[in-house]
Amino acid sequence: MKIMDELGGQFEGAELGNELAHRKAKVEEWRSRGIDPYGSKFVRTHCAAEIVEDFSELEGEEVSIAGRIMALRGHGKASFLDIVDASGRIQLYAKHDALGDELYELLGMMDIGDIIGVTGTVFRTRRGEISVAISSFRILSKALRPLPEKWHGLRDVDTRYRQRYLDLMVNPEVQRTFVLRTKIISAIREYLDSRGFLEVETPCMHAIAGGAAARPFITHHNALDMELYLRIATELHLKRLIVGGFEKVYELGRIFRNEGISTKHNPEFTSIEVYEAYADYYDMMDLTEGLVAYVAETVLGTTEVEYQGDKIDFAPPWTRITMAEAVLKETGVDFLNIEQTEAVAASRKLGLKVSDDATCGFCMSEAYEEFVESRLVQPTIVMDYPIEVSPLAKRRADNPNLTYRFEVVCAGRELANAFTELNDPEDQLQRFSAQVAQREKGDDEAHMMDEDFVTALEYGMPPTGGMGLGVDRLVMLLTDSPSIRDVILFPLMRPKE
RNA sequence: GGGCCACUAGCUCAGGCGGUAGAGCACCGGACUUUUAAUCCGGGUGUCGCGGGUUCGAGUCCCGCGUGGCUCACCA
Repeated sequence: MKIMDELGGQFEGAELGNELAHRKAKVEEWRSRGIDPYGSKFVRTHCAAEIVEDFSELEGEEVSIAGRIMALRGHGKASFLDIVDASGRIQLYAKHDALGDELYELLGMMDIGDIIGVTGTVFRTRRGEISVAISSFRILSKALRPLPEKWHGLRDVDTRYRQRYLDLMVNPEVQRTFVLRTKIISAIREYLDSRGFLEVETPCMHAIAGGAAARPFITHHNALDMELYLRIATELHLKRLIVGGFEKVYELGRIFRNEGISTKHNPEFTSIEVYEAYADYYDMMDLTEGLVAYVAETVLGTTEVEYQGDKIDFAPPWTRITMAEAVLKETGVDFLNIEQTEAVAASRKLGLKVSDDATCGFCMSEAYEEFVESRLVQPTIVMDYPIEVSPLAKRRADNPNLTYRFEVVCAGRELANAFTELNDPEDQLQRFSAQVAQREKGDDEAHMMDEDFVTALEYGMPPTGGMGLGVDRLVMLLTDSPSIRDVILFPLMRPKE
């Protein structure tokens, strides 16, 4: 532009033909005119969306707005600018007559990406677009780097995750997803708070990582000179609180698992765990159905969503089926009513790799994961998990090999996990011992012994129902996001180079 | 960790059998006082992910590495 022509000889960078250098030269030009291109506070009277929504009242009125320039259309002695704030986009109309020589010339130094504050009058253009005819403006921040392309946006997945600010800037649906995420989390709190649940915070750093079958991250505390684990679940601390007398608690927070990364797994993720004294897993079924349906209704206005082409309806009641029934249906094998050797043979016939001493319950669980889970699209409550894979759940009174445990499966994946909590300290000690034995056999995801937790149970924990739900996965379902990385603002990435 | 695929301009992408690197947007210069993917005239701005090799010559073929994606394995 004209300005740059005048600057041509003054700034080495301008001769490089490099956009970054050009823009840096403009920073110097602003400063040489006594203007800080990284301006100070700007008082806004309106946001972009308000001007559009309240146009009938605002037409002809003076407003002050601010935002990032996303498009520039110069027409000689007049220019159009599109600016974007958190509420949306609005067009600015800048006329030489209205701004005068000096301001209009300064406007010519603005680039796409710069942040600007303007004052002007609301009007509608000939073509019908609600706009602001500006009478003055201030540069609030200079963008040194060019924005990704306006039409195709930013597609490169690597860049989108690494430089999420760019993704948010140019891909509007990404902002929408993360706003929804926040609303979902608020709705979860609303639902539980309004039912008398107390939100608590338990430690992220554990001396013993328990409450789930997962490999933990290990860290070190210098002053105490001790190894610590980042928590893999909030379960054992929350149940200690039930022992302590809180009757309804929940914790919504970050969990860390040192495991593989996939479209459904991020090393750190958000879970909600809820515990209710004097309740059982049937209460947790009702609670989970109610919670998820409430959240969907609150943030989307409906319990029906489309997820990756599948129509899913979260309206209760959800299908309830025992794992044994579900497995029988899919595989024709009744794992509850056969001998251990038959179970192993049947599993192998199905193509599962199980060891000779695998129990009926373990075989059933394997068959479930292989043949049932991925096929369940509608939210489904799968009940009565085998005891071998449920070290913290209460044993069924009518079948000591099964527990009062269920998982909610939806879109082929686990969404929630719940049970009537095991509150018999002796049984708990035996379960931990069995886990430790597994661990010694090389299963580094088996539980560690948590003696203090057993001690807590020895003081007496009321019968309790507990439930844990993967918040990221719920957000994925409600925002139709194919990857967990699409619902985590800054997913873990390997550093570049 | 295995398999497959991708990596070329700021962004989105094209580059047949190895022969001086291309488009659109963005950007730079010029024109234009209600445009809106503004338009018109002029300009290509590049470590072809990185490092080797083959070749007279490599974006292209071969080997290794890096990052990412999909998938399998793993993963209540």
